[in-house]
Order: sequence, then C-alpha cells, then structure tokens
Amino acid sequence: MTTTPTSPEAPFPAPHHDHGHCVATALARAEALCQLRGARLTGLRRQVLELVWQSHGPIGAYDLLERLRGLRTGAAPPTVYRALDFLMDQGLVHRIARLNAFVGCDHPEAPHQGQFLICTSCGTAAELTEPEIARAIDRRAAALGFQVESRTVEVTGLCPRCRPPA
Amino acid sequence: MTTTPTSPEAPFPAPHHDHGHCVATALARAEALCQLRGARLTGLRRQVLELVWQSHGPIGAYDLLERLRGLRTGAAPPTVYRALDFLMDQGLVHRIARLNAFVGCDHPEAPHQGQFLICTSCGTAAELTEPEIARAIDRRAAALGFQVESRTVEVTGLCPRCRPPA
DNA sequence: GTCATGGATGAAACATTATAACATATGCGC
DNA sequence: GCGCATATGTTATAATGTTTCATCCATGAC
Repeated sequence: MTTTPTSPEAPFPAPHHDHGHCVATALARAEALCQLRGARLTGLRRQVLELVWQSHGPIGAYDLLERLRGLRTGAAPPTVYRALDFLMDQGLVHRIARLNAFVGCDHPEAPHQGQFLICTSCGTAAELTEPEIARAIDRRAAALGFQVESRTVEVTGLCPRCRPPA
Repeated sequence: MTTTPTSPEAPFPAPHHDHGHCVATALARAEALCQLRGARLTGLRRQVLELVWQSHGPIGAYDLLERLRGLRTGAAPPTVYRALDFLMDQGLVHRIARLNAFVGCDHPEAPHQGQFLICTSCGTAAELTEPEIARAIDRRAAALGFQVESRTVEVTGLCPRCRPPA
C-alpha cells in the first residue's frame, strides 16, 4: 500500500489522497473493534464518527451538529456530545483541548492519549505516538512523586506543506 | 531560604506555607519585570494578577471576575480577559487548556510555555520546565518537518500528597 | 498649557462550547 | 410479552469567551 497518508511515518496526509478510503477504513475498524468489545456502535454514533473522519481535521462539536442535522432531524447538542463521549471512551476519537475540537484516531486498538502536531495555517492535526515524549514526562513526574493518569501534548506550528521552504 | 515552596525542585507547594509571601513576591517580580520592559502593569492588571496568585491554583476567568467585583465595580468579562491577555503576553500567567483556567507563573523572566502536572484530587497545578520533554517533542516534530511554535503539555494525575501512600 | 494620539477601560450585547434534567424509545435477556 | 439497562429526544440552562463602540487617561509634540 503506497498511499497510507495516516501511517505513523507520515502523519500529515497528502493533499489529494483518497479520503473516502480513509473514512471507510476507519469506520470498518471501529465496527470490528466495537463488536470485539461488545460496545454498541449505533447508527447515530457511527454517523458522528463518519462526520468526524470526513472533516479531515479537528472539528468542533457544533460544526458536527450542523452536519448531523443534514443526516437526521432533531439532533441537539447532547446528541453530539453523547456520541462523542462514547467514541472517546472507545478511543475512536480524541479531543484537542486547545481547539475545543475532535479528531478521529488512527489506531484505536490500544487505549492511549494522543499527542498532536497542529498546523496553525491549514488546521490539520497529526497524531503522534512517541514513547520518548511520554517517557520524558513520566520520568520527571516520578521524580516529583506525581502519579500520572493522562498526558495531553498539543504542539502548534507549521506543517511541512505550510512552512516556508527554506 | 528554606521555605521556597514554588522552587523548581519542589513544585508542589507545602500545605501550610505562607502563601501571602508567595503572592507578594510574585507581584514584586511582575512590577520589576514590567518596568524593565516598558509594559504597563496598571492597577487593574495588578489586581487580576494578585487574584490569580491568591487562588493558589488554577482559577477560571469567571471566578476571577467574581472576586474582582469585590475589589472594583463594573467589572465585566472583557475586563478579566483583557487583563489576562496582557498577563499572558508578559509571561506572568499561563493558561491551562484542559481546565479553561489560569495560573500564575513562577519564573516569568524568560518567555516559555508551561508544562503542568495537575492533581485531579486537590486541583493544584505544578509547573515544570523540563528541557528533556521539549527536546523529545522537538526531535519528533523536526523528523516530520514540522516547525514548532508552542508546546502544550498538561499531565493529570495525583500529586504526592493525594496519591495513595504505597 | 493644551492638544492630538494611542493605549486602557467601561459597558452592552452576543457567540461559542458544554451540561443538566427529565421524558421517551429501543434493544436484549428472560 | 416483560422488565431492565442503555440509548436517544427534547428543552432549558450553564460556563466560557468575543465583538463592538464609547469613554477615559497617560504621554509626548508643539
């Protein structure tokens, strides 16, 4: 597979890749994962997950709501937030605190917190899974007697396509 | 000085330390720093900074507003947010994205982004300045061609005083 | 001195993000 | 079918943050 725009080695997606394929893959994986876990990926939750993936970058809850209303009537804020809560519990979606926005997870199999590189120019967010970052945090925390529960790492800057060439 | 509860070596403050002293020190330092920079630490901004420090932990903008109204009449949300913007520009205050809250900075002299250990039990937040964490982030970002602007590192867990003894 | 200028604050309204509370529906085991 | 837990519908509200325009005030030019 030569076009894996969301693989760990190339977390920033190519500009014109077949994103429909990404979405389909993510949904299929979510389906399988929930079945395995006995979690109920209902129609609503599946729709919300699909919308998150379609956005192809961090998307706010109210933007999701607006799009969801194109798919079903009667959707309200709790509709979206509850679906997102489920999806986050399952590791299918991450929340980016700095942006108040949500993004699909590439590798939901193992529970984890995302580390993100967020481009301030084009808005894309690339997820990292860098053990060295987590280790550096954990070492310092341990030295201070702090028992780590979760790590939020959100880096802003310019992605390879948006940064000045030189 | 044997009681420096906010020194880099002991970022979690002792329970009963003289916090009034911390506040006074922070204000004096802010005063000197702004004078040096030609920045105007006005009465309002000074009051807000004092309230942030007095809270002795992350505090929300609307909590600050409520307290500020005890000191002056007519304060509104922009009153607080504008003061906080100034204080953040000067590095005197950091924002913790996960908490939508603000906290005084221990070492505002050099511009930096904070790294925080946030106790989910008692709510205190300890600021780190750990080059190794920043380096780990920068290494991975550089490998991906990402040009870093700012790094948000917010770790939740249990502080030494709240964690189970064993 | 006073006058122009720009930054700081006052004041009202509004925008965005998230949750509470309670009712209804739906799926699933028995 | 019944009963139960979970999921969803619905309304309202809370919490957080911004826009806009008016007014004030310190500072420097003249």
